[in-house]
Amino acid sequence: MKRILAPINAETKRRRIAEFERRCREAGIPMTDQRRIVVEAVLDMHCHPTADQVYASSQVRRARISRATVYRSLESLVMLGVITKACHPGDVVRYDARLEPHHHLVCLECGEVVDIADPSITMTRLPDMSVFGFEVRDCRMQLRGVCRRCRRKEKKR
Amino acid sequence: MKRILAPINAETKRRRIAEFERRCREAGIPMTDQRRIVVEAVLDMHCHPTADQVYASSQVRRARISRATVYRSLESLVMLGVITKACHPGDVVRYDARLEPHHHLVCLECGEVVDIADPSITMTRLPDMSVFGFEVRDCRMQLRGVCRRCRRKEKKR
DNA sequence: ATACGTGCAAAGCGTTTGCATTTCT
DNA sequence: AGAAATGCAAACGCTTTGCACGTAT
Repeated sequence: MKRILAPINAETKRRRIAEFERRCREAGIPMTDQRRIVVEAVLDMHCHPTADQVYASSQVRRARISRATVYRSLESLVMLGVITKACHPGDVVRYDARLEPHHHLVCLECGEVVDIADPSITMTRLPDMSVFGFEVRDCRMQLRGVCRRCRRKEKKR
Repeated sequence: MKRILAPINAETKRRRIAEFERRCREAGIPMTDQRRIVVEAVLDMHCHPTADQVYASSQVRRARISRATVYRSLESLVMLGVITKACHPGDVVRYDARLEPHHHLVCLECGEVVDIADPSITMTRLPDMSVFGFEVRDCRMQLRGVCRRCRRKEKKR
């Protein structure tokens, strides 16, 4: 059952925010309005937003936060392990709020990345890379190719 | 048999350069000294060089080429399908000269990416994603975690 | 009270681009 | 000869940083 992953639902969102608050307390990092704005925004946006997209989304909500703080907050979220940096082919940093195992369809033309679930390519156990002194924390399949929209464009030419 | 992939050997390099020249001819793109400099440099550098690293390497060889041309040549190599853009977590574009199937160990601390071969996680057939209108061209496993060097640093703290 | 976070604007850095000149086919 | 690539320098866009001020613990 391949499927494109739906946005993070309300319940998961609540749980993730609680998790974030817990980690802040553990790390002795103060909970500020701004950090809350950023976590909420990231969890609401599906598919690997850039820092600027997170900022734009916070502006739509009329939240009081500056662009610099968005960048700083995102970095602290990564440090706390609440989100990760997504591996993209482009030159802009993108973030991934989805921590559960999933895979990526990467379009080599437009750079778009889509989250998918496909048990047939999901590993039940993380491969052991200790031979290389490497500790594996997660494992994603990157399926690179051309998306529907870009294939249409190619045909027109 | 997991193993870290060795640099591209002399024979493969010759073959890849010939391939590049053929594709240039087909596409009606002139073969210039500069483009030759860039292909050679990329094939000699293992592990996902940035445009600037390619430029630096060309300077070491005392080749006559400007930084802008390195950027432009790399893009044309990607367009011709001679190399691909690597999917990295960072904010700098990195290129991948290795076209044969392989996988990546990505360090979430330092961003380093290592090419590995591991038949146990190599798929003999590309998964079918046509349900999504997506045409898969290649498929890589991304094993994300912490490398030996960064684990040492963490322990010290 | 103090350490840390924030906002603003400026700096930094990788990358792209306009234009005159050179080089390839 | 004509089209395309190159080099240079300036422009551009994303990200980081220094500093004065505000806020959480």
